[in-house]
Amino acid sequence: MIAPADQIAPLVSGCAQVLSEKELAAKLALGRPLKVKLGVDPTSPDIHLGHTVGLSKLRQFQELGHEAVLIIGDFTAMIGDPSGRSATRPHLSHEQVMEHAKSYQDQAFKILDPEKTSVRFNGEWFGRMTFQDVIRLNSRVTLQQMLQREDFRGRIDKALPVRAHEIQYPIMQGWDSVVIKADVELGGTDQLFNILVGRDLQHEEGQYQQVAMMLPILTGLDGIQKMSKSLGNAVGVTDVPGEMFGKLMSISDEQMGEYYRLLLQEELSPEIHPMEAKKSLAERLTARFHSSAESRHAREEFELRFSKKDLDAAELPPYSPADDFPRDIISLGVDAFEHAFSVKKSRGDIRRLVEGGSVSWRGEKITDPKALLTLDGPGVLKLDRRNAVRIG
RNA sequence: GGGUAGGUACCGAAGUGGCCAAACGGGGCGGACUGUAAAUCCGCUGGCAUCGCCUUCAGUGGUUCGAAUCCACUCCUGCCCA
Repeated sequence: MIAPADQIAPLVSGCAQVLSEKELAAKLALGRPLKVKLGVDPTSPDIHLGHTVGLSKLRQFQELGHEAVLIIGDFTAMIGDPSGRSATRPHLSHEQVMEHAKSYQDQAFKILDPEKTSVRFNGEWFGRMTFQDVIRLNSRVTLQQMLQREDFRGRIDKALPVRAHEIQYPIMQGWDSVVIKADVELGGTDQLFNILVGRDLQHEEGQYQQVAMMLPILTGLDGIQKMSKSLGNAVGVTDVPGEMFGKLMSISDEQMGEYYRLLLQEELSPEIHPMEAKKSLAERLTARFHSSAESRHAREEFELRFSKKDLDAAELPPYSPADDFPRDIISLGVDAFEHAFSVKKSRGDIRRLVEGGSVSWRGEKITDPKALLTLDGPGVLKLDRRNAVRIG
């Protein structure tokens, strides 16, 4: 094990804020493995690159010999973390949550060492609490404390509802820390409040307070909002190589530095051409969740399709309409989207694509929505910017 | 419980009896330009078809030749008071 004093720098690096470094040093100096907590809410079945920031930090603790405790918030997920939300989250059934939790766990182990991770479901303790217990727990915090949170404040200022159950969330997350006697809690900067509530509750319970380590929040593909599946701006760790590579290529140059720092833990060199830097980023990250062969292949395909625009040589999903299927471009487009990409498009959508000039057959633009294709032999039907199919 | 302001398309927000599938902005999509980047410009943005038809303005009923717009009731939310 590396000497405690030498662990501080690497552990703190990449963190947005640590409360406090001094306490962390003191805890490390105890010379025993620390219990490091990271909570995840299985509100969706898939984890994305944003989640991997915290998981990677947890992994780093593991490698230094500490104990990783992954809390699956099966109970809290039913409430939904109000953090950073401007609206109440929808409720989930426990069944859905448990399904999500399973795949969540599998995906988290792409990063964590399963041998050194203890996974705890918070339904284990919350499910057993009586209403009396809940009241007692609630009496330990004040409403004013809960309302200090800026997202609650913001909603109050904007005259939007804040439901009573939502203020339970920080209390519950904090209680998790008490139950497992956490030494350190990791979380995004938006978790600051929740993690601090954990410290308060631990103090109330006569425990040592956990150190709060806040990691920066990864921005999603839109470059504006935090990465989140429900916002549709996420790169999932289960995305297929081509998709993952392509998504990463679409980030803006401004974001690249952030991705390098948070995901690769290194600084982006200003010497490298932005596009080369982006390809390298995409290739390395894709390789992390797939094989390096698959990643290289994804890059080659990308270059073929989008740089050289050589659709004929690219790997495209096959599509072949039934013999008696109508040959008009609208019908074919709708059908191709449905069969090749499992995307449901209306006839109006396809009409707009055609009229917008994005559809082409064998390299020839089709702009007449009434056009008929003869389909005599193979060819590539391009549908929109990123989707094309091979016919025949 | 009382008072009051509201609920319009993905979001914000106009519209307050016919000219409303519903202004405008944002977002999204497509095109040009590119590095599937950014910026910029242009177009599209309920569904189905040839004029046209169909489903939408919280819900349910009603008034009317005709309703997002008027009336009744219901549901939901904010604010003020208790």
